[in-house]
Amino acid sequence: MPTAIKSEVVLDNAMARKLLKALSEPLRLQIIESLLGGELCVCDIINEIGLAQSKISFHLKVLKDAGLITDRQAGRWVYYQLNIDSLNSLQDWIELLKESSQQLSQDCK
Amino acid sequence: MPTAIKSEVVLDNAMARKLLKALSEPLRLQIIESLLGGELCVCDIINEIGLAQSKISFHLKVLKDAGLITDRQAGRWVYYQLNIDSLNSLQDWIELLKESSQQLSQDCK
DNA sequence: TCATTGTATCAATTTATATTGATATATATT
DNA sequence: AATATATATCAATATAAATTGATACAATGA
Repeated sequence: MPTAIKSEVVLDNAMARKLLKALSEPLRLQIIESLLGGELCVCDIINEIGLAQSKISFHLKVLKDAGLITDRQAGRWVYYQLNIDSLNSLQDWIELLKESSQQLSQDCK
Repeated sequence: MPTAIKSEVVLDNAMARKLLKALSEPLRLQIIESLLGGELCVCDIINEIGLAQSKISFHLKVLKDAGLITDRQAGRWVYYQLNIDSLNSLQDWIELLKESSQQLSQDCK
């Protein structure tokens, strides 16, 4: 069986920070959670969350810029989808932090 | 061999967001990185990073409130240390997000 | 007890981020 | 072509967070 190609990517600190910040805002996390069940168009998200369209649109842009979601247009609708790989990358970035902590602590012995 | 007791904790979204936000700020991440090698007193951190004391102190407080670091006083020095468990908790929180995404996607089939 | 040092805190200011309401754009429908 | 709908963007404002410089406090040492 061939190894699956992972689109996952090693994050630099700047990109990791962008992800962390994007996730740290309440409404944006709510949007992420609304996308857990699969892709939704903006109008679905608006209905689910019940807030102003421009507000949702603003935060969708932040999430997209951070790589947490992707979009695809279909007619006049734009569908957004959670990008799981971004979460994997973030986990890996945290793992590296942890590892370098252990590594550096050992070096000092 | 007895199972080690993990002080690690399941994060709720509010706590996770606090952690994410704390990590997302450049200077705070720099402080975290300076602590990777082991505990440091505030004056060490100030020397390493080279910025105003009140600034460092402010950000240390944010990091501590988020649970990312712990402190201990010794004489007139306060030593800060990275709390690895907080990073484990954050990884687990992300893992749960990912899992609920897969779960919910399956439910829709 | 007085002076010094390390750290925390505070008020004022600056900077960054989010919200609001309005308008623009693109697609679809009639 | 005119209208309606979904979404994005923009300018103005509001809110939140960070920086600065000053001061307070607690521990040490003279």
